[in-house]
Amino acid sequence: MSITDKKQAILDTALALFVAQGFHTTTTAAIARQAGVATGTLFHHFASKDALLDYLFLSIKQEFADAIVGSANQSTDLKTNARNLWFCALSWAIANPLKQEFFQLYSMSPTIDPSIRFQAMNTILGFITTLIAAGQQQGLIADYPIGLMQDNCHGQYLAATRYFIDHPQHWQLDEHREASFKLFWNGMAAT
Amino acid sequence: MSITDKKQAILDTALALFVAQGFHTTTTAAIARQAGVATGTLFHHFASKDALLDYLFLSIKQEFADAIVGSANQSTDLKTNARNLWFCALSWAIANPLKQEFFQLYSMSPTIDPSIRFQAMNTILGFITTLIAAGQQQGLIADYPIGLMQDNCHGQYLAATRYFIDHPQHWQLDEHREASFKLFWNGMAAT
Amino acid sequence: MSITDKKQAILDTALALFVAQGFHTTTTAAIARQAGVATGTLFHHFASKDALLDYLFLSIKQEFADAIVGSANQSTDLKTNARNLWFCALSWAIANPLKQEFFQLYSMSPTIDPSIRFQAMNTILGFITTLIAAGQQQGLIADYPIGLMQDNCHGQYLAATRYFIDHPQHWQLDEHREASFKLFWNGMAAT
Amino acid sequence: MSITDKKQAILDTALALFVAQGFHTTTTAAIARQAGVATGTLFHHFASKDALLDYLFLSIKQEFADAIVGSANQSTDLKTNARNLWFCALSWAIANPLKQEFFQLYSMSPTIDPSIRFQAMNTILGFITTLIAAGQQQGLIADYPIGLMQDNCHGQYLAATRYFIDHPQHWQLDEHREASFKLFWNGMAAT
DNA sequence: GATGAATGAGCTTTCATTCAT
DNA sequence: AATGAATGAAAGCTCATTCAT
Repeated sequence: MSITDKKQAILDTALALFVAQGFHTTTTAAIARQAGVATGTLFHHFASKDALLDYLFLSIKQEFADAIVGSANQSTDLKTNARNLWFCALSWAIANPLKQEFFQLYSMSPTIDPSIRFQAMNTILGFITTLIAAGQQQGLIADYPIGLMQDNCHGQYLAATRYFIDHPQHWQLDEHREASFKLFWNGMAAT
Repeated sequence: MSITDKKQAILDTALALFVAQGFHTTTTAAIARQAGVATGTLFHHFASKDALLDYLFLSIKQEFADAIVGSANQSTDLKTNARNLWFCALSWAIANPLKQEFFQLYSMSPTIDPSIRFQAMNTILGFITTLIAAGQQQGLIADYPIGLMQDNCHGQYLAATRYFIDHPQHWQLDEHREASFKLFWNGMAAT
Repeated sequence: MSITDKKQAILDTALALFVAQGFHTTTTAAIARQAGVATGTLFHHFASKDALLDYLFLSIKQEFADAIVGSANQSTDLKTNARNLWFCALSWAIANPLKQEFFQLYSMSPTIDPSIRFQAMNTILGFITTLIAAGQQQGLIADYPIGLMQDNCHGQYLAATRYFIDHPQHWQLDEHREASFKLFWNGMAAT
Repeated sequence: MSITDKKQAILDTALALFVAQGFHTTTTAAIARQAGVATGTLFHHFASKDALLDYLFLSIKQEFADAIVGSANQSTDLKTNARNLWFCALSWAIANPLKQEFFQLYSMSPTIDPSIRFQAMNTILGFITTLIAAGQQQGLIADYPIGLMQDNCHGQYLAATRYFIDHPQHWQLDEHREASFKLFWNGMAAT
């Protein structure tokens, strides 16, 4: 395996603390202590506290992208693909609530370098953009401005994950899950 | 008037800097310098840096609430009321981009005391909750779980303001504005 | 007065400690403690530990230059002017042993930025260069390369101050003082 | 041979870095990296960073002493012996500029233990002291205090090497070399 | 001999806050 | 009300040194 145990422990602890207390409120000493390593060890693996945050951000983004890639190409029916993508992305968020919260907190914050944030956004939004464009050509999705639809999808995804993370038991209920998809799809659907 | 020039200068500068750099990255010395006052003056008007943030948060929330109150009661038609509320809220955001960004950044952040954040959220979401409940009773709005719909409305509002603040010229185009409302309304509409 | 008491206390203490222990061995905490101020006060007056060193270096250089300026123009006789300059410079060093030691330690060290060091060197060596050139024109001083003579004068000055600072009582003896000037002058004198 | 390649690489690199950046500014990690060895290797060969500095200092001192020993005894003429010693010492410095710079920087610095420095100084100044004393007995050298003359010789040697290391091409010119010796000798010569 | 991940004491620097003026 | 020099706890980070491999 390529990541040492100590490095992984630092990453896990940093994720938990950054989400629970915020970046600036979390001291490197606290991360090290709770990860069971010396303060110097943190800086042996990451050049700075900022670099640790960036690494966390990029690797979580990658993990998410890996999880949902392919979920939107399985069917010949576009709506089925959209549904698969939606539930695949939501499932990942519900299964990784800490990582989802991390994303929610830091994907908009000035704490992370804009260039890194934008790159991450675009990579992930790429999936949805492709899907929307295909849907518009097939006349299934309304002809609204693409930028607006992107932001809208993103906003709805954040809202849905927020809801299911705050109420995990509702994720078990078919009608709640279905409701979340309908909110998402009906907004965009051609009328 | 009750707020001195210096106090107002501090508030304006703090808003700009908190949005541009984040709360922890902005020093009280920087706020004071850029506001043209001495460092001590800031603490003459606000008990602490946190108190300044809270004051900013609550007064902006109040300003927003004042701006949209009443916009959802003007018609007897629910959809018209929803449209009015939607455009009224968006208009305020577009007219006050800094304050909207501030809200976007801090209404979720652990930097502000949870009790203050929740109170603010509920006050503002109250408008929408009332509207949704009425719509469901009239059979105009789908019978999805109320919490999910609240989160969804909030997410769509954030997404739309994000879009129009990033592309201010599109706010002038009727079809873009209309598209934003359709995305919002059609998602929730009974089918 | 333009320099506050605390700033002066920091400068005095830093001079003493930098000479006694060296720059890197002296902590800013030690300077502050011994100067009777808080650690923050040091950084209120100087941007960094390095800036403190630079300030010390440049102000001592200025003090020295002020002390010897004019000493080489009082007579019409060149050798008399040289003697006056020599004893004036030596007197300053004997009267300010700490500052002389500081100069000796840091005017060659990579700790201080080269540009600052060179500027300081040239300012002070300007006096001697003028004198040597005049002496060569009058046929009193040998026609050796000017750069070599500059370095030589500097080296002899450092050696003489070293000697008299290490043996202060010898500075009281006319023959020792005279010997130091003869070593200096006879080396350069035309033969 | 007794010194391994890695140990020698460490010594060479340390010499270069200590001269270029100073002792405290040079990290053991930097030495190891630039020498192409692991950090642990440095401590396998030297007990500590200080021990490395001391080793460097003493071995360079020894090298210098070996180079000039014997150069002052070849003739029956004292001035000839002095000239030989002067040029021999200068030649070594010009041929080993890094080592000379190292000496210049560290033979006065509090970084090296005083006892080691003094011992080194005396060993080397022994040559010159003997020569001066003989010269005074023969009436060739002025009767100035011996300590003053020692410091003066040392200062002139440092000045001359400084000059020729900074202007290597001048070392090729007979008149520059001769001038350096005249400055040295005429200062001390009986009048 | 050689490696380099790990250590943790100790450093410089920051910054919200105070208070005498 | 306003000032800004002064404070000192606390932060991020460094680096000589160790030791299991």
